[in-house]
Amino acid sequence: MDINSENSMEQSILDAAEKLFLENGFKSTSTTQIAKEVGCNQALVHYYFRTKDNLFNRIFEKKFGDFFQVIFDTTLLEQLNFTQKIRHICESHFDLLNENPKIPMLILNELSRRPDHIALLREKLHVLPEKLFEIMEKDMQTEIDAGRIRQVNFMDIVLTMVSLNVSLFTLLPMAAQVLQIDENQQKTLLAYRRNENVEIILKYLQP
Amino acid sequence: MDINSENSMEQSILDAAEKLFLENGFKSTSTTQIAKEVGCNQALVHYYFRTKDNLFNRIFEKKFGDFFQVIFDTTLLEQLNFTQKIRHICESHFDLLNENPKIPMLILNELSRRPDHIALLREKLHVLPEKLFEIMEKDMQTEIDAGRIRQVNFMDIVLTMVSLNVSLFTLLPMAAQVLQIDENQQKTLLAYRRNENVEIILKYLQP
DNA sequence: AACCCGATTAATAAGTCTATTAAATAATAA
DNA sequence: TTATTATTTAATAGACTTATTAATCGGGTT
Repeated sequence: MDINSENSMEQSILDAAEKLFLENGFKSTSTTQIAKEVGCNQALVHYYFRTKDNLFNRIFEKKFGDFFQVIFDTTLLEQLNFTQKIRHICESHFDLLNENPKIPMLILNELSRRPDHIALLREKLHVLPEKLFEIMEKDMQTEIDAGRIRQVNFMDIVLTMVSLNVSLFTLLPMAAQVLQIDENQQKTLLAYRRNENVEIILKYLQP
Repeated sequence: MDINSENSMEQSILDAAEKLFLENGFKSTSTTQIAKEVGCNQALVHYYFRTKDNLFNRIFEKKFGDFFQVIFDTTLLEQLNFTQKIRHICESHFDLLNENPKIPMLILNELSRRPDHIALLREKLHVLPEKLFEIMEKDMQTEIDAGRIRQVNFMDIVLTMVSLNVSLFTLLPMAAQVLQIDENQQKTLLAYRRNENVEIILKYLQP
């Protein structure tokens, strides 16, 4: 049944660890908990990954890499006009977060508390976004010259977009609990804001 | 020298604990660390506050209360016109965060990981913002009727404002490290974004 | 069968953490 | 002064953590 049954336990541990790390963070997750979640002996976690740090880094780097890979993917971008490009980038970013709603908090926490991970991020961010920035900055200059948008840096758009999108998945769950908003209302609100965030950025760009 | 020297040790512990909790969060801060920071015996932390939870809650509730008190203060608001009101609310919010840049992460973390604190937040948020919402929603209706702004909920503005401002203090330190932006550049960028965030909201409101 | 070897477990060392207790010290009152 | 009370410390119990070690299990090979 399993193509690689040798890997199944290793993968189970990775899955359980990912779940728990995302839920409770690095410090609050113990290898004992992970083992219990998997249903195996605690020593097995160390047998496969030696240390808790190794296990965490393995997951973190994977998630992290996939995450930025998707964000900075430009393959579908070329054929769109400027407004469509903005919409596509912003909505792709939203959708990615929607599929990984707990990633931002993990990244924010572990990156602020464990500066050694910064190197990893710097590495990713030095190579990946170059293409995207190149395309967008060229495009924006054309729009600016034609008087169709204001004089703004693409970096400002990125910051605005990330702020608006990420906050939806960090602040909203909290707000929902406080204001007693149920699951369905939350989904409706998210769908509404997915579009609204694009509008905010487009309005912001108007001359 | 001290008016209440009896309190000075208690206060020292509170100060050290606040610093460490803000820096490292609840779980990653030990009473032993707090004592070391103060320069006293570890048992003393428990003598004054009995449990680490008590100590944390004391700090959390205080910080928390002050925080929302300031945000929802409406005393200076009455005499301003609509645009000025928006600007005042947004810039006050920014300034408050600027003085307490680590509060958002603490609140986000502890609130998402310890749902018992939600009750506290709900309590605060049920009483405090009523006045503000009352003023603003009335004002906005006037503006909408006069065709000066679009049909938007004040809640949308609040969400946008909080997203933009909070993210500056959560995402930017990370981004600064990655992009090797120094202190001065960061300050410049913050000052720039303080105003830009207001502009984003005002543009968003344009019909 | 005996053997091998990777996977798994039980046991445990060594360390940290919270919280308590009893003893020591400082401050105050009689 | 002495008695009383408050503050501070040293010591430690008990729970939990990470990581290691040696023993066991089970399937495949010879």
